[in-house]
Amino acid sequence: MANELRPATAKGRATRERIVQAAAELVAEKGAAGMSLDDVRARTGASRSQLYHYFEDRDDLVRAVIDVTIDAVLDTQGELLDHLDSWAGIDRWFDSLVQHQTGRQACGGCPIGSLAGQLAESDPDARAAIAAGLERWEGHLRDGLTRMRTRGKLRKDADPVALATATMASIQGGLLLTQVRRDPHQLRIALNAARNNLRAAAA
Amino acid sequence: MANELRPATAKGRATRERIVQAAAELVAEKGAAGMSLDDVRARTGASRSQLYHYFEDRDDLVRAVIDVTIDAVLDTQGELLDHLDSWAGIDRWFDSLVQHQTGRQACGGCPIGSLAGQLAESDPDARAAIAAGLERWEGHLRDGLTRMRTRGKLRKDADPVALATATMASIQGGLLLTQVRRDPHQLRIALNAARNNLRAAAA
DNA sequence: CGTTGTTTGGACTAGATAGTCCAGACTGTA
DNA sequence: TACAGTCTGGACTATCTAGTCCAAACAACG
Repeated sequence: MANELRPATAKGRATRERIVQAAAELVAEKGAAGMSLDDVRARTGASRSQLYHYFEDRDDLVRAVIDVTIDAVLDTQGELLDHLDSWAGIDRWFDSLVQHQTGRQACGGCPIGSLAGQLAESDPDARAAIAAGLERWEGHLRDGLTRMRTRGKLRKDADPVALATATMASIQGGLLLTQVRRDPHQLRIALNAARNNLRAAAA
Repeated sequence: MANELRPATAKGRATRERIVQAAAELVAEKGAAGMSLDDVRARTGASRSQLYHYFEDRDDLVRAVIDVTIDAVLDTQGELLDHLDSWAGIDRWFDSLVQHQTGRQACGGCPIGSLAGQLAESDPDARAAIAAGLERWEGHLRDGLTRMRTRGKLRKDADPVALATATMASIQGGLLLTQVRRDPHQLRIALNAARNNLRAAAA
């Protein structure tokens, strides 16, 4: 058979996994355009053939990096995302976001947001994939807020869609300011404002 | 004399200007890492010597692009930034930001924010320059809000620093969502929330 | 054991890119 | 006009990068 994109054996899957992981790290460190296949080779010990055995070309690898990055971001937040239907749950979520930035010394910003800034204009497919990732993320909050409204914790005329979007904007903007200023408090300020905005819709 | 960084003649200044402008356009189009010196040469008709006559190296040119980009963003907003000391002035500012995104079909996001995502981690000097630019920007709002507090339009215990930061986060995040989703309405939603947050501090 | 398909090593090509160098053109001034 | 400093053209190098290709190693299975 010709070059399969999906590995057929466990060994192959492991190799592909190693490659994507290393590529994702490199993209996080040096930006999408800054990651070279030789970097990936060096970090994984993989040969050139392996890269082209598991990926059509460089762009294909970058697409895989986007997917794995989105999954990683959502995984990191874990089940916090399933409890965004109470003020306490939302507060815990915000706290964990700030704490996470403090832990990494305000470096890196939002992995998804960073990819967005780098790829949105130059690669339409990447933009769509990133949009889908943000959508998944925002969806958790939107669902939580909708449940809160149903339970009477939010006013009947509150708009969960807009509230979730505005909150997401505060998160992304807060992370950007945190990254640029190397100060996690920037995110805290943004999230406090987001919280006020949500509270203003409380029943 | 050896290679001067600052041009000595009017002709030299014009050439340098042409180069920086073209480089800034290319960075906006293809990202900082995607701009090549050959691109710049092609677009300006400049020779290799000219590039290295007016700039130490590629990084030096990128730094110049950052400066010129920041100036362009602030210039575009013009005197709107001088009247952020009234609700009407703030509304006009927000409206113009949304309108600007509508005009460019939600493409490009915030030029400064995009540069931040691309360079913050890999180039400390660039990060500092971008931070300074955002600071200039945010400073206009901070000053306006401070004047409003002095005039009794904001509560005495309102915090212009935090309010300005939270607003900036909404702007940046709103622009990012607008860019990724190709929908200027995303910014509108974020700015409406920012406006609510400011209004909550009204006297 | 032999066959078949998967995985791997690594040489090779072609093109892009940053940066160097030197000689010549231009320009203002004595 | 002669000179000094500024600006420009373009050849050249060294390096990096994506992508191709072929043969060999490996693994499962009849």
